[in-house]
Amino acid sequence: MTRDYKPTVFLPRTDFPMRGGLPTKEPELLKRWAELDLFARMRAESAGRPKFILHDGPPYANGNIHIGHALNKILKDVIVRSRQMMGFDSNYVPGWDCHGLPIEWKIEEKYRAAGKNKDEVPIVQFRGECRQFAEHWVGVQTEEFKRLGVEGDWKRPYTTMTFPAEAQIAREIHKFASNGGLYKGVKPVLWSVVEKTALADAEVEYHDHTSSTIFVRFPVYGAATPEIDEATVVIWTTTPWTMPGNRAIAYGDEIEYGVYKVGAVAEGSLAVPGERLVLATALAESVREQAKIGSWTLLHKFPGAKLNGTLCRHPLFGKGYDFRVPMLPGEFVTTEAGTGFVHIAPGHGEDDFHLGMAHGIEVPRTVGEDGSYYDCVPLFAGRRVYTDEGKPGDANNAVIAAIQEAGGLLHRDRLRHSYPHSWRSKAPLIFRATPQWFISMETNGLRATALEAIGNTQWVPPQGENRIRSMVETRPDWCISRQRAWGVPIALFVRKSDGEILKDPAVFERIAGIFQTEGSDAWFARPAQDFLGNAYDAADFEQVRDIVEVWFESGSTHAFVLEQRPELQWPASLYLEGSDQHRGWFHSSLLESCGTRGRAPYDAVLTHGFTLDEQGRKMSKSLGNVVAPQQVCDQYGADILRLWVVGTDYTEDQRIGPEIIKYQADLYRRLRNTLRYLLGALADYSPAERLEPAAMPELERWVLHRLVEMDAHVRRTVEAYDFHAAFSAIHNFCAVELSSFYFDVRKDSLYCDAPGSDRRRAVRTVMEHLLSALTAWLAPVLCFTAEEAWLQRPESLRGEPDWSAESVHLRLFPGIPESWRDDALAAKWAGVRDVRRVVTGALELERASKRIGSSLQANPTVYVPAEVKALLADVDFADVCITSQITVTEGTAPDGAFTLPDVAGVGVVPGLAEGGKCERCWKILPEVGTVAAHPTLCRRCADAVDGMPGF
RNA sequence: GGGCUAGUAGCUCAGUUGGUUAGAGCGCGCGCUUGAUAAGCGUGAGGUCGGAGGUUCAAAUCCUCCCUGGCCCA
Repeated sequence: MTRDYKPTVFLPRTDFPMRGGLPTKEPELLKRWAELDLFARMRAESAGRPKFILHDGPPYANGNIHIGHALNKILKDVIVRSRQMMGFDSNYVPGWDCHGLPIEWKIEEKYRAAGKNKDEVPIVQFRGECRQFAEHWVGVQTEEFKRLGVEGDWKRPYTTMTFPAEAQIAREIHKFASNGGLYKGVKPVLWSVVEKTALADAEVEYHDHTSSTIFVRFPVYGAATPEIDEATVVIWTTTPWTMPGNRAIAYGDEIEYGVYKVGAVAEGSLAVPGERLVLATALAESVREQAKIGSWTLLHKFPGAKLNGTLCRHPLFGKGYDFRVPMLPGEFVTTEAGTGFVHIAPGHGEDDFHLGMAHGIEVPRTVGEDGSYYDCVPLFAGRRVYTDEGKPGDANNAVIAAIQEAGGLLHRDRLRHSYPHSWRSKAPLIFRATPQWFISMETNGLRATALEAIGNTQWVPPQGENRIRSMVETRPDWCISRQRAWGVPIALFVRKSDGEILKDPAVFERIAGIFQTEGSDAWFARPAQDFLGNAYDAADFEQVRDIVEVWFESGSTHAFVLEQRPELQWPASLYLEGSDQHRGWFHSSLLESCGTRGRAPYDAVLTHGFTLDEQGRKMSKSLGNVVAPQQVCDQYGADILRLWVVGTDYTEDQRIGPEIIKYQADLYRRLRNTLRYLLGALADYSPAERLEPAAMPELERWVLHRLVEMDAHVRRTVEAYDFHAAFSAIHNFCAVELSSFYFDVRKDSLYCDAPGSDRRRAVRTVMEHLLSALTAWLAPVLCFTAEEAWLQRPESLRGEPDWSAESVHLRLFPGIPESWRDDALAAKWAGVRDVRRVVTGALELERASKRIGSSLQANPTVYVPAEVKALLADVDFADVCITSQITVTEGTAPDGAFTLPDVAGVGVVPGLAEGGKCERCWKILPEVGTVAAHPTLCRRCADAVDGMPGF
């Protein structure tokens, strides 16, 4: 009679499903963590350990999160979690940037839609609406970040708009005021004469506009090179009204210039025969034609660099404009239009301003709010650049006439070109010098301090250091003022009598104190006297109404978060953001902290690149290539997105799209199934089964050795933030060493050996270690799946020291004993696997010829050199090759034997296993049939079955 | 236009100070298994290393130029 032995086979059993169903499973786990109050438990668990503080760079609270946010937050989470599991107290407090123009903008839009003007709304009410708006998005983004599995202090995040934050930001400004780093200067901004206000870039539209253009001579006054003696340098401008503000001329170092002696001139030309004009070679001919010069002679040619040091005279010299105008090199000078010389009015242009600042030239203020020249402007006081209606005023013509009268005008014309306009009134704009607040890069040696701090910071990847260093080396003073409503005011008083900042610590204290309890709205809501106290009279002071730019606020997060929360520490262990933040948050935090505390607020800075689509293009709605994190979570699960984060080289730009996500999903399946197989193999496992390594077969000891190596590799790469290396190693380990080798070989033992056999106990002991290590190593990345697997661990283990944690996230990376390392064994087994490859290669040919199907049908003969024979002496090589039988023979393989080019001296001759097929383990062995009680089983299986109660 | 940076198989990445037929995993084709089964195993085919010059006995690796991207400035 035949018996059904299948129930005696120990097939894997587990409730851990093959497919994750992550989109529904993940929210369940989130709920579990919330009920567990996992974050608080983690904090309690790690209390007293050394701290690792990743300080969150605040995202802007004005919309749903996109893939860039997801990358950033997941990367942070992986780092925070892995440091926690490596033995740190790794607290993470998320934050938000809440002030600033984009939000102000949204609220203004709302008013516009309702036909109202922002200026009709009381400022405190307006700010209240901005606050509400930001609060709303903080809530939305919190939920979106949590859905990604990001763990942190979500109940107590920081924002830049809490009252204590606003108070501290004010204190930081006061520090710069007190130490003299803060000063009032002027800077050109785009200004609307019609609205009498400065405009932000976002408020500017470009339309065609017709401008008066002029070519103007600047007589050389002190030539640095003899070629230009007695010549005039010719500039071209489309804004003649800026000529009173001229203080320099820019040339291009690399541009070639020539000196031209005018010969004949046509009628109506303003050129004078015999005069010498300096022009860029590339533009000379065009100028000659426009100025109606019939002929001229080229006297000299030279590169712009030779002009360095030359002085000219202002064209209205002797008429109130007795300026010596230096010639300066400007990288922005081109030969696309004009003369190759750019007239520099530091109060009327960005380039002009920066060039002037760089050479210590003061910024003249010539034009007032209404677009008219100030009274102090010679010849032109009161003339208008634009009228209240935005029409051209009388300034241009007055200036042109004066220059012509002074003999400076070479030519005038008109030009239609793209020109900035106000998006509200549609009126043309001007660049106008306005009073602004600056933090000096030099006064307190801020630049030097910052550069030193850069050198003392670890930059990951190291290229980041160059990037920020070159910016800090060349940046101008930091303009921190904005003429806006939604932000922290630059809470200062300026004494009317002398224009000095009031630096009374008591007043500063009072301001910060009021902000602390009432928020910075108080600056606009309370009378100035409330802040000044009794020692001063508000009438003697001007209250500064500007707000501070948001980069100063976020640059101060270290002050109101790291320094003020006892669970954190200053400086941060790490700042981590996209590489654009070299100019942004890394930069402003560095300057703020160096200016107030003398060092960077971070020990290390890590940057990641930008996320592009599968073809490496920018994501955009119009291209239709946007990947939304919410959609990936709904379709695949957050763990897939998290796997993507560590699966790419984040230091460069990453790509994402349907194919790449599918690739990550495939990798995920392999990891998940490895966990599943381990859980299934450990069904009903108990600690009593454990075996010491010394009692284990070599194959098991080889796996333990690999665990030691993997442990070292994982710790080293995770420490270096090289998650890609860690994860490709883990994946390879699971796929190549476990699944396709170790698990495959040991299936027979696991399924068929008697439960009490040493071999099977060794297998299961090793699998316990594997499950422990893999769930821990995967937890920082696959935070959901690792937890799901952890919750399925064998019941009997839960009282054991390494297995008692209620959540995988309350664990540490397990300590893998160094004593498991066995390099000699590893070398030996590398050789064993080489020979195995020859065998499997030979079997493949047999299979192709239909002589065998399963490898258990084979009994190959393996010809090996003596040293290999010795290697295999104590190895059960049939098990290793998953054949029923195998013959290993020392000697040269016969002709026709199967060989592999890279495994020298090994040849395999196929053969068929002889005997009957064991009905239980499916091996073909001669012994089958020799056990009377179980005529269809091999001896091992017969013994195993006999040992089972009820069988 | 400037600063920083990238371009190795369909995809994600390795490739040590230049040195044998450029590697891995995944995917793909074929086969096996049907006791990890919407899984597992084996095996095979894929690359003129962005392009063009140059240095060298030897270049994916060094130099120059170009092309195509990205971030930040102008």
